[in-house]
Amino acid sequence: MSTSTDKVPHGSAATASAAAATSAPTVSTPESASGAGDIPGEATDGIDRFLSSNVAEQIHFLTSRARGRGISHANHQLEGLDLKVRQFSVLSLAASGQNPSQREMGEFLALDPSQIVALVDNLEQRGAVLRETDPRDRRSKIIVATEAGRDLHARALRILEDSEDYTLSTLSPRERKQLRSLLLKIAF
Amino acid sequence: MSTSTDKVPHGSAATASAAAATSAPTVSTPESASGAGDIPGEATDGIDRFLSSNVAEQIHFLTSRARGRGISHANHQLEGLDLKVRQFSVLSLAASGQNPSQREMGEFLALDPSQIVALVDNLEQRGAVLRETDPRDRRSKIIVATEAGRDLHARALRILEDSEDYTLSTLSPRERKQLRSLLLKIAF
DNA sequence: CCCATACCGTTGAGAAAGTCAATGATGTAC
DNA sequence: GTACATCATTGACTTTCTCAACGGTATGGG
Repeated sequence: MSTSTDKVPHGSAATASAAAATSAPTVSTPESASGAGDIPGEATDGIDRFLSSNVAEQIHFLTSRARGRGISHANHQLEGLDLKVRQFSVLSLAASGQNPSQREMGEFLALDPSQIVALVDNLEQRGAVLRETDPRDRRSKIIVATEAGRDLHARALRILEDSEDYTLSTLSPRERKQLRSLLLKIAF
Repeated sequence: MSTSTDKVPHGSAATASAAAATSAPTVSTPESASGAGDIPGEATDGIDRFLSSNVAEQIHFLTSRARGRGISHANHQLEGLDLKVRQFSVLSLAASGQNPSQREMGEFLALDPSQIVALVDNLEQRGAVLRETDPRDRRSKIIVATEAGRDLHARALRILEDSEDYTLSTLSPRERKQLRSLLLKIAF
């Protein structure tokens, strides 16, 4: 259902985590080279066989792939609102009631200040947020969501909750909580 | 130690996972607005206060931030080898002994075929991999690592293991295993 | 055998995202 | 008041992403 444009074919739970303790210092030499015509009828096509590769153990690979899949789906679902998760994150901070400055947004979202400028520009032009000069420091701008902005945020949030539910569909509620907790620990 | 160019300041374990069950359908309205001059000596600057925001619950935000931090550090550590995690992932598949085609690489790494071309071009030019036409399908090219390529891969792998150890330093061995397992489940 | 169709790698172009340096306005410390 | 730091902004540049097209190759049906 939905869009499903992604390339990932089936689901494949992937056993993983088994054998191969922590490190395999010596690179495995290609044992029998080709390994081609050996088993005739065997379908050797699945990409799951690369799960035994070193890269599949890499946290970078895992986070990248998980992120790519999730964001791709989420952005697709948000198309109706003409919004992207990137803009949502800024809007969400603006609607948080925490009165964030652009600098703080950039630091929290790990985005360059110049990127924040562009994102706030966009949201400001569509009337979702306002730039208010901080009276205590006239250099910084406090970004606050407008009525329309909060409305947009609420609608996007609902969509994103559904999207996350899809992205995390293979995880139990307990696992989802664990994942969030673990990611939070390494994200800061 | 090492480079540490990133923007993230301290460590801040972040308690998280506490309260706020699963969903808060209604968007929280800014209760007392400013909350500024209330407590005089209190430093209200920390960005940790945004952890209560909706965006901090988003799996997209968490994976993006975790990924950004990890990859940034890893790329920095790999500078000595003039390599990036992106290239490493291709090299790793080439050195896996699984004889991957470019199409398979792209599918597994969730990269566009055109990006694989560029990455393989790069690795081929520096003599790390070879393009071998698949005798069973002359359209596809099997990418195999050369001796020098396997050597480069081994060295990069050691560096990346250290980098991961740094990135995951706030997690116990058990938690690291959990995280990998959970990410793997949602990455495919 | 010939043909239509699908697939693989490659190229090219353009959008999106990330990185970095410089600047004007403002704040802070001396 | 002067020197220095900080914030938002702009601009340039690189990297990454996305998409469409094209030649060479495979596959299946007539």
